[in-house]
Amino acid sequence: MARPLAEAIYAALMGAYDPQGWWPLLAVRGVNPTASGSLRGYHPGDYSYPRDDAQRFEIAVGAVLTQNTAWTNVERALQALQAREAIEPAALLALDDDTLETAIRPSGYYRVKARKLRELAVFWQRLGGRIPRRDELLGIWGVGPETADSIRLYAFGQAEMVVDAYTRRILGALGLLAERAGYDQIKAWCVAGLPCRVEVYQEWHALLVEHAKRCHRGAAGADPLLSAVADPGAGQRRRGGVSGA
DNA sequence: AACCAGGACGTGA
DNA sequence: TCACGTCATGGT
Repeated sequence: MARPLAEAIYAALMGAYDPQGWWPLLAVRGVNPTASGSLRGYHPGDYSYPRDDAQRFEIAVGAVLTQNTAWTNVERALQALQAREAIEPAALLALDDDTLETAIRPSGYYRVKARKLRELAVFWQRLGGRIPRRDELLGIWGVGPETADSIRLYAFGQAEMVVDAYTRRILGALGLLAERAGYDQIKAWCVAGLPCRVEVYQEWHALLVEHAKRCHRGAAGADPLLSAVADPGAGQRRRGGVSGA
């Protein structure tokens, strides 16, 4: 039985970029502000985060704020919220609309996202410290498939595959996805080809994002790193042709 | 100066 | 179901 393609892609990405240490946390940035790997709150190789409910909620808030938005913009919003000690459900709900919107303005869509954060905070209060099911998260106004899966995977350490625009772009460019493939289909493809381990799911998603940022900006050119992996014959053919068994 | 960022919702067909 | 418009700031 052949090794799943996703596993080969994972190995290539890991070999090229090393562990990414997602999800970034403000506390990690504060604890380890100068270490190169943790410079922005990332904690590569350390899977002991999040360590409390405050960090879990911070991840959920970040997951909402980063919807269709660059993470650098989200960081400003998170810092503004932290300055008001509002990365906590009750405190966030205690902010008036204008204060909340002003704090998260750098992350864009600030009116919609302000409402989304309130919905999230109310949900969190009713959750009572339990691990939310996926369908419960999807029931929150403002939480769709990717955000729900991100919260499950990174905030609660559940083996929930996250699919994002980068995943679709990279796998699509390699010709591995059906043209009409939806979120759940892409998710199923990834799940089928990777070991069901939280660390693997976290790194898979983070590595794809890193790879896309480096190699898939703008017009999709050839993927020098992954094309040989996705088409195993390509490398050998270029090298002069070795017939595989 | 367009174009894009670690999407989701509301609407009409 | 599904395509399309909307939401908005900041970096390239």
